Amino acid sequence: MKIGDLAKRTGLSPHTIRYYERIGLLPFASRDRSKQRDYDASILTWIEFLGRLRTTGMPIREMLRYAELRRRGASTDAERCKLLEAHRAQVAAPVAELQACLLVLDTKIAGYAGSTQRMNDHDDKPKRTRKPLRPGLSRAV
Amino acid sequence: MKIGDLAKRTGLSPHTIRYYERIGLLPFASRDRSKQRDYDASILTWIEFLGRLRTTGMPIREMLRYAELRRRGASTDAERCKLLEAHRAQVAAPVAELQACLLVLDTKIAGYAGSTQRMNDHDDKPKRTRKPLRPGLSRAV
DNA sequence: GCTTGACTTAGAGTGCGCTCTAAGCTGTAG
DNA sequence: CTACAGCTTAGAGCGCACTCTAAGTCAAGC
Repeated sequence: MKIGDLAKRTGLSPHTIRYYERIGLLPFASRDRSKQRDYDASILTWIEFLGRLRTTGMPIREMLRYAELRRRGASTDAERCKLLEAHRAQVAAPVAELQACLLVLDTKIAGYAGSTQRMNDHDDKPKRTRKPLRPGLSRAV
Repeated sequence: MKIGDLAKRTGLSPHTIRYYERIGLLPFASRDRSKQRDYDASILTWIEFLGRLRTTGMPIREMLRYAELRRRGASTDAERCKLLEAHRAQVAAPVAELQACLLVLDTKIAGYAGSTQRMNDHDDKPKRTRKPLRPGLSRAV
């Protein structure tokens, strides 16, 4: 697989893929006879995992640390585990905070909707019903 | 209230407060005889609200838009409401995604914890327990 | 042979949200 | 009077994570 194909599959740009390789986040890819990167499908799993770390806001230098532990093999399992646990904790807190902010936002929106509705009472547009919200998210935090 | 006091109360730095005023996120503060900013406690409410917008990742230019509508008075209520509703939607999605990522992270951690424990228990090298993993993995990245 | 287009590299540039600097002024304490 | 903290301004600088540029190579298709 060439870099362009990989880019399409992962949603990263070729630029970004090369950048990740440069900084060591992706392993040095084997090159074909014309020096172009040639990827094995197995890289997809790793990139996907990196994507999750990124989505959860892990800074690149920490991903690098994880990547290096991974290169060093199974003996680093415990440390990698610790790293992920720490990261998990660092994600959970903001998530909880965001949820709290969403509630405040909802209150504010309800306030605006209320006064707007009073203003427009007779041209009754079915205002977006701001649902009770929060189905099953007690899980997180 | 002087800028330093306000800084302490809000957790922003004086630099940041001045920066916010400069770009129009905070109203131009009245100055005392020696040209120093003198704040009224009412500013706290606004800053607190800005903090929530920031926490939820609203870019500054959108806060500016909101701030300007607010300056223009009650006639902009409907528009402000729309803005907040749009923002709410833009926050809710990432939150859901983060929660999904947390679940994946938990699975991964459980895997590491499991193999580490096996290592410690029987010292039988679990090599790479390349777990089945990948549940739904929806177009991430 | 020539064109095309995707690739190669090192390194510069971008956008965001601050964060700090420099140079100077003011009010109060000792 | 002097020292000092804390304020003023415009503008430069920073860290992050890309994102793009320039100049060049290569293989395939016409």
